[in-house]
Amino acid sequence: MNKFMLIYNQMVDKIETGEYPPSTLLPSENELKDSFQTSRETIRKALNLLSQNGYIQKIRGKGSVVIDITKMNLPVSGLVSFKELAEKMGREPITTVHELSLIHPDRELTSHLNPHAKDLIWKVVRTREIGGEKVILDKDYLLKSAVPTLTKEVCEDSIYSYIENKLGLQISFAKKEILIEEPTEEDHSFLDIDGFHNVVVIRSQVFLEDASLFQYTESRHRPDKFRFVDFARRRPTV
Amino acid sequence: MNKFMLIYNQMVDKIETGEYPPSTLLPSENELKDSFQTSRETIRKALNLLSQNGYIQKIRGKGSVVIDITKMNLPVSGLVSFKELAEKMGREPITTVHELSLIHPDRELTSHLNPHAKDLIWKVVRTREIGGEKVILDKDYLLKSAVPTLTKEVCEDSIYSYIENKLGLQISFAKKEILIEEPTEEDHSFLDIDGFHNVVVIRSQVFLEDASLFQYTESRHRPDKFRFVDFARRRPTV
DNA sequence: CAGTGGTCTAGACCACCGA
DNA sequence: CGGTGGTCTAGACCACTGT
Repeated sequence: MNKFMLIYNQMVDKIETGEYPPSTLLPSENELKDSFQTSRETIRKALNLLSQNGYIQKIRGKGSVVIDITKMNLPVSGLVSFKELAEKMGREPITTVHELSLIHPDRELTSHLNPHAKDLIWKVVRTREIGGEKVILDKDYLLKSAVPTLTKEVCEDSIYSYIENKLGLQISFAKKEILIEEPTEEDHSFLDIDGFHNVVVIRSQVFLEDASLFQYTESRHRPDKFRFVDFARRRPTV
Repeated sequence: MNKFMLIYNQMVDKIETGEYPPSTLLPSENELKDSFQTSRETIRKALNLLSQNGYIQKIRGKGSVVIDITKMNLPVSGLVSFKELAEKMGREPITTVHELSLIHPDRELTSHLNPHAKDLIWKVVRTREIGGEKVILDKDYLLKSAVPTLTKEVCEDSIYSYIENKLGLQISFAKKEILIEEPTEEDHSFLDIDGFHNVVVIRSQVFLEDASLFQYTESRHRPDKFRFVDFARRRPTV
């Protein structure tokens, strides 16, 4: 692990356990540099990570203030798999695989996934059950050229974990779009959605570390179970 | 302007104009260092900004790939005022101020805004009209201690611009939460919402550069006009 | 004024990629 | 093997804050 990452993780711990309480100042960069026996730029990398993730606010001439995260909710934002998310929330999720097949892309899918001429595509349809109700319908499309094999068991567990841990691929970033739509026939047949007039649709393109697009996902949520939190800085942290 | 910011802006231009085309490699950090007559760390700051904002993907041992932004949509994500947003989309927005008053906080508002004992709060209720329809209802609450005066004209233009340009305050970050709710009486009376069964509610806490909370906003959107795009990296850029 | 964070530099070593 | 980006260092100067 990198030095700045170790320092970052230690400081996250100290903030979350209250050793660095909210609204107080962290030790100065020079003090941290000495106590961690490193250079100031390395300390600054760790502090910038803390800043990006909403733990501190740096103020020139004063110091770094610890931000109160009590009501900050969990950082759902970013790129998190359903399983990681459900586990963070302490729920035991149930995933049901309704379809797992290899298809040829139609025109619409081609526009989202940019496959090569004869690429086959994995199509995976799953529902997610929380508290006894099916509230999420996920339709994933993955390039077979990137993910040669895929099984029902993998889809019931976590495709992300399979890709990163078993295949050794690195997922690097995603573009997402969140919209509200009316439920389709498919939503009605797969989800417990009676009495709801809208679904939240999240369309994502997911990219590997070489910037190649390998997955397109449409995730359809019952609106009462949807929640998205976001921490946004107005100016960049460098 | 900082050197790395100048370099960043120039490179954004070159990417957006196609001088650095999608899926090609940028010049290496050493080449950029020479051509911009600077140090490699400064180049790296600019490249990290490009990476954070979805313009490039850095690949160790190879170089920095330009990401295809053609379908990338505008970066709506982050902290952008309604006016900035509408102008980016080329629409002429109409803002109507329905209420501008000073109130004492009730218990719920206190929990969102943490005012001091006798702080008064500006309450601003506005609707946003696009294409002849009222589609957004904004309810803003601002600490009078941070914003001493507020006029109808300012609220019709942009409160953010007033705060940053006239008052000289720096808005630094926001925590947001996006939820789907059923329309209230108030939604029905202020918005053109007949036939819609849900509204998208964005609750935000906005903070100044000294990490002090000064604004709480509830922004209620008609679901058909709501769209949120997001670019998320799985690993930090440092 | 001393102390804080912000920027910039020059140099070093490393892990990784492709020829 | 040379070139790429990733990390780390030590030092310098700056702008800003408080006393």
